Amino acid sequence: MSLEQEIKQTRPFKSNYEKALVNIMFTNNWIHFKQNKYLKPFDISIQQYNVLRILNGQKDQPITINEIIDRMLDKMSNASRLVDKLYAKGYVSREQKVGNRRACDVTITPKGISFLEDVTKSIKGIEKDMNSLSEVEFDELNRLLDKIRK
Amino acid sequence: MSLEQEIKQTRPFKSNYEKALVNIMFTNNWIHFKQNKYLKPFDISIQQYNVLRILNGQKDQPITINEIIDRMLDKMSNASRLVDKLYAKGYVSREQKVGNRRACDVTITPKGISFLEDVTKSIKGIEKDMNSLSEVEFDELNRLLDKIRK
DNA sequence: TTGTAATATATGTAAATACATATTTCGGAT
DNA sequence: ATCCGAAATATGTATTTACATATATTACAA
Repeated sequence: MSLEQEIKQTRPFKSNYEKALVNIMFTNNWIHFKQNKYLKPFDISIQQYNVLRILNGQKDQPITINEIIDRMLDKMSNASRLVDKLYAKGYVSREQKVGNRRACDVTITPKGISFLEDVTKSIKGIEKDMNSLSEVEFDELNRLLDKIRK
Repeated sequence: MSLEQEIKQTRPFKSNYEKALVNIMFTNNWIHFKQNKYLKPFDISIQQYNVLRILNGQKDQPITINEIIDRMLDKMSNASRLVDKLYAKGYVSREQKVGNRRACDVTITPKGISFLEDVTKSIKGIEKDMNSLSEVEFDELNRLLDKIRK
């Protein structure tokens, strides 16, 4: 369905620029809603899921809170409290970094890895809801989004 | 800058699909951050701003809470409390609908209209930060985003 | 060494979000 | 008329977000 129909907008957008702005936000909410739906049974928030994925990408290589923030999509979030939550669930370990008592080393635990595998398996469902673009189109979409941020 | 660099991702994405998912979310956060920056001086949240724009689009035609939800980007939000906030600031009026005492008519006030004009003038600044795509490219981006949601 | 700024993280908090649930009113069916 | 389910909005509340600020540690200059 076209964006205009989805948000019941009667008059057309002033420009493609303006529509694109709204379109990105609307599509993001659309994705967010789906992700939430798939994550809900696992009792984990999207932000926590993303942090866990970052840690998983590091394999057994520890990473500091600051490095997590660097890699996060939403830089504003409170990484240390997100790590708290994951720690409470036993999905990550956290210990003082040797040689720098300010920083701390965060690593995903085996429990975290296996949990993430389960979630990832389930969340593949989104892919089925989003298979309308060809590989070439996805590529073009990525090019445009990269370019929009200059 | 490429997405991979922005989020310091060392290994490449598994697919263009997966990158697109992350790219939409990242770009949305990027826009969100900018919008917040421009809205901050006006002491209004993005959601409130969007509701005000919906009401403005109606001109003097009143609209119910349910119709606002229909037109919102984020359907999950609490439209009635957003309207509360705008009402408290004097930007909207709200009265019981004639013929249906459940529903209520919400309209933007002259104060709301003039406030929105000020905000819109300021928020044009984002446009300057986002002028890297041509009209044709914005059009193509819109086509792809519309299509991704089937 | 001592003071000062920078770094890394943690904490406090007001507001917003995501839901669940309640309240009021309306539209039929019986 | 009255009962019942649906509709429209309001309210409750746990969690998350967006910041500001605090704490602790380090680096470095004088």
